[in-house]
Amino acid sequence: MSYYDHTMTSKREQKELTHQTILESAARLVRERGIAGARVADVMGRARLTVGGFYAHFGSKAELIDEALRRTGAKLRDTLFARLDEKPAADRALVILKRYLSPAHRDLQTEGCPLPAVVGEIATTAPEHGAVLRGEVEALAAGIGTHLPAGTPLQRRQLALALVALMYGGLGLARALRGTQLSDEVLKACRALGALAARGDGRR
Amino acid sequence: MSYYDHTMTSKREQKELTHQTILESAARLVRERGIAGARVADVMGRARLTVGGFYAHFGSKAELIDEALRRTGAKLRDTLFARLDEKPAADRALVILKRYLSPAHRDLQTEGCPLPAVVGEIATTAPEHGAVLRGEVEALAAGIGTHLPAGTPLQRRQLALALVALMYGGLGLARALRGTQLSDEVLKACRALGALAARGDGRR
DNA sequence: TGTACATCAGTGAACGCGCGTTCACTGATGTAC
DNA sequence: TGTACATCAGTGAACGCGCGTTCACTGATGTAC
Repeated sequence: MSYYDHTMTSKREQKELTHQTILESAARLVRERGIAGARVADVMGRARLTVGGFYAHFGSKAELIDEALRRTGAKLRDTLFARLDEKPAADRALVILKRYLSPAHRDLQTEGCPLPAVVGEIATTAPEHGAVLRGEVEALAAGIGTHLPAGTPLQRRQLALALVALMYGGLGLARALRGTQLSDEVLKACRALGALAARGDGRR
Repeated sequence: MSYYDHTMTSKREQKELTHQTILESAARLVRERGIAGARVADVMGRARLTVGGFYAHFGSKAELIDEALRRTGAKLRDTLFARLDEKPAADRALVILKRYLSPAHRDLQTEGCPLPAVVGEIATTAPEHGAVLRGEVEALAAGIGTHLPAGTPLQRRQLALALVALMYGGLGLARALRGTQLSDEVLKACRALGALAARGDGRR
């Protein structure tokens, strides 16, 4: 034990660092190409490592994907809910909508929401990730619920869940339609619908 | 030519029949398992044929998928917009929402909307299907737009596009979360949000 | 401090398997006379 | 109508390739004395 204290980066510190690098690499690749598209060899390659070493860090690809999804979800929520206290309470939900349903979020795929790249696959090829998805949806909805203004036309949790679906659906379509005018239209339309429901004081 | 008139099913009639059978099989499998999950051998197997014969009917798997998606989209619209003239004009959009965002539609996956199974993959693995997706989204939005009541809070096309995203998003999440209570909640929440926006006469 | 051994993160090649696609073949249907 | 040949939808096996996973190895780091 005492040995580790005065080495700069010990062997196990180095391993933990590598572990994080692989995770980060996977998190990017999953968002860019989906679960099936994030090949283990590519993930390792982007982390400047070779395939063989992978199984010293993760038990299986599925394990990696789970960890990567959780990490990505947490990061997304950080970004989405950042600095909301600077905004008036009535606007906060709209700010979240605008951040999520923005062309920038659509285009910067390596950094954004993993749901569009992943939800379809979970339903079919990888049902074992279902629990992670449930957790992420709940966490996202809970976060949004917190920032919903009072006097909204739907109940808090219900509206939050519907907004998650609208956001996910809008971003997913917009990404699949990238490069077309329709893509921008979809984003804008979803923002408008979301705003309609997320504005405080019942009718405005 | 004259020969074909008095044979019950001529060779080429038979081939056309088989072609349709394969398409139908693919249409089901794609909705159930997505594009990658709809293996050529499985598609043929479900049509009671062997793999080898496939390429006498389609130039490639991508071609099959395109055709299957278009067919499925048209069928969905038929179902979604059926017998709407029996309903009062103000209710028609709500009926569409209810049909699409129903537990039955979520569960009967071989017969329903192909978007949830397919959109994520189009963005990543198979960008060549983008044009088909655009066509299907436009057709669906146009159909919904037709049935929107007057005096809706958003412009017709804009609301229709947002509803498509909400429907797709809600159904996609609900399918991925199948078997959980959250799945039903998402469907219900989306119906509520949709109803809020699709109700006629501005505010009610 | 120096030396001899142990550990283990990362390498690179191989293994199996599944998939899309190709291809030589066959037997029923169609054509020609 | 009957017979001999041609066509071609469908078969079944093979081909290549890409992927997740395994494994013998290596060399730098850590440990013991």
